[in-house]
Amino acid sequence: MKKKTIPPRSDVCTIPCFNEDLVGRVKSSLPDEHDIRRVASLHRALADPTRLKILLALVQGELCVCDIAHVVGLSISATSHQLRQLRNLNLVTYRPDGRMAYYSLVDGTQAIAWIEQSLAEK
Amino acid sequence: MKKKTIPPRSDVCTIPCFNEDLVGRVKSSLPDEHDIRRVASLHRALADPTRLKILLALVQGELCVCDIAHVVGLSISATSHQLRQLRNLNLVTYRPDGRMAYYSLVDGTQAIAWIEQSLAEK
DNA sequence: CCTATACTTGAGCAAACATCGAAATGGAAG
DNA sequence: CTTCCATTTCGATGTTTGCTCAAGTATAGG
Repeated sequence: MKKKTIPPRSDVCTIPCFNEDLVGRVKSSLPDEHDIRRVASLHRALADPTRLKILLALVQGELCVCDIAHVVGLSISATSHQLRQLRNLNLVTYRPDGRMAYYSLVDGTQAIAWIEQSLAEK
Repeated sequence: MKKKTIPPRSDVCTIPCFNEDLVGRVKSSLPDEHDIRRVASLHRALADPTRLKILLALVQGELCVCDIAHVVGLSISATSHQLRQLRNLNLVTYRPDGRMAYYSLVDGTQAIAWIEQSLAEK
């Protein structure tokens, strides 16, 4: 994607209110790009109603894929896709048992706390 | 959007591992759709590197739009669009002063805490 | 009044993304 | 072997995003 940096030139006269010192200081206070992206993808997992429901369902205890599918109202395949995303971000784990797979929350994950705080707000 | 509910029928014999009682209990433990969506959109705001940078920049104190634009490396217009999203979710406010607009974090917002917790993880 | 500045807004669009189904695959159980 | 639950790959589809451009608002200062 194009990442045009401001207008053509970033001189003071084209961009009057630019406070060079301040901008420099603030800029260098930011974490590096890679970490920021990590945070972004973690929160993107929580930006979807289906995944939120899955996480909230698992608060009640472990569930097999099929039951999760019924809870969220999706097909097994679609549910499995969503579960994979949550697995990749280390939000859930699963325990294979025979032909079934039981999913549960990774303990220590802060995601649930965030969700519950958001729900509590106003 | 199509929201096909499982296969055609949701009988026990088509979906063998379906534990009706459990699913029912878990399902009714979920918050209602509207609240879940609210949580989702709140987290969607944190799912983008640019917006994260803006929020982290404002931790240092209020900034005018132009300076924020320089910090994140975008045009004034693009920056303003992002700021609007953050405003709509009540994550930032602004204080008009003359022709300038100074943005700052809404206090009491938990977003910053979440971001910093995510950054600290692993 | 007029012009410049600082920012906001709406429209439009290309590109990125996400979701889901079909079908192939894995591995356990009978 | 076959059946069953689940995963994965592939791919079509549809949605969302994040941007730019151009126009609009509001304030400051000739």
